[in-house]
Amino acid sequence: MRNTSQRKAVLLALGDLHGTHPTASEIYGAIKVRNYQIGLATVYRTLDAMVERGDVAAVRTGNAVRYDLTHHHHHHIVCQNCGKVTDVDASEVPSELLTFFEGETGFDLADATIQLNGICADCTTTR
Amino acid sequence: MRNTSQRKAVLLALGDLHGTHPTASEIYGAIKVRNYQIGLATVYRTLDAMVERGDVAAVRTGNAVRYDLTHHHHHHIVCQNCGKVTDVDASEVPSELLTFFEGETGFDLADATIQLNGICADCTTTR
DNA sequence: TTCCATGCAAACGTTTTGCATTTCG
DNA sequence: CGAAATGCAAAACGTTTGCATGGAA
Repeated sequence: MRNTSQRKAVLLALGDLHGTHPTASEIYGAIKVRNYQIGLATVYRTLDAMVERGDVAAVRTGNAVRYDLTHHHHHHIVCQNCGKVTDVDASEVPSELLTFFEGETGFDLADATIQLNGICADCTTTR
Repeated sequence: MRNTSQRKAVLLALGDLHGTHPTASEIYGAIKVRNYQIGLATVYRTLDAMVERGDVAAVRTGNAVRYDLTHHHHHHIVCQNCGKVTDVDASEVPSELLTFFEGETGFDLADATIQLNGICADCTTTR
């Protein structure tokens, strides 16, 4: 993987937007705003490569995929009402949990990502 | 909600395909194969209504949404390699699990669906 | 008779791809 | 120099929507 200016720009944008779980379009927008030259296809290709390498985590929400730098292994919890994505640190999750699911399903969950779909506190109080 | 022939056809297809977690297109195909008259848009609209009513569960995998009759509340575990979706009965999931995540995130997870992304047994042995 | 449901086709937003061109190593 | 990465535009894909028509209640 070459160290191109576009690759740097994507990493920079991911850093800027870290915690906001941006979509490919949002990352593209953040890069263009800085007057960096990049194409949307390159954003997708770069993100795919980063996900492949494990540098970036991808979560699929409603209609688009959201990306995030994987500083540490974490899980995602998605609000089914507003779409907000919240992180839960993997180290905080009891290990018996994964063991339970592994026994139940035969899956290898060593590096599994749990995605919980619920209703966030904001949406619970607003309704 | 009216009891139309298309609605019956969708239910029939969901019964036939139960356990296979079909996409809207697959449901559409199963209906057309029987020479029933239906449009793809109707399949989507009908499935949406059923999900809204809680009769059908939707899981988003790679690129498409997969549907399943909700005979009982269950969770989904998706193989990141082959895309296979496996069910885990909700009643078998320790309740402390949801409680843990609720405390951690402030989400309301009363009826939450857990989606685990891992590598299934087949794919583990084949690699 | 009244609306809700339907079919069709067009629109939509996201993601992928073909191909000529650039650029890193 | 050669392989890999890029930009652009077009295409692909799943899904939604507008609107005229049909059918359940």
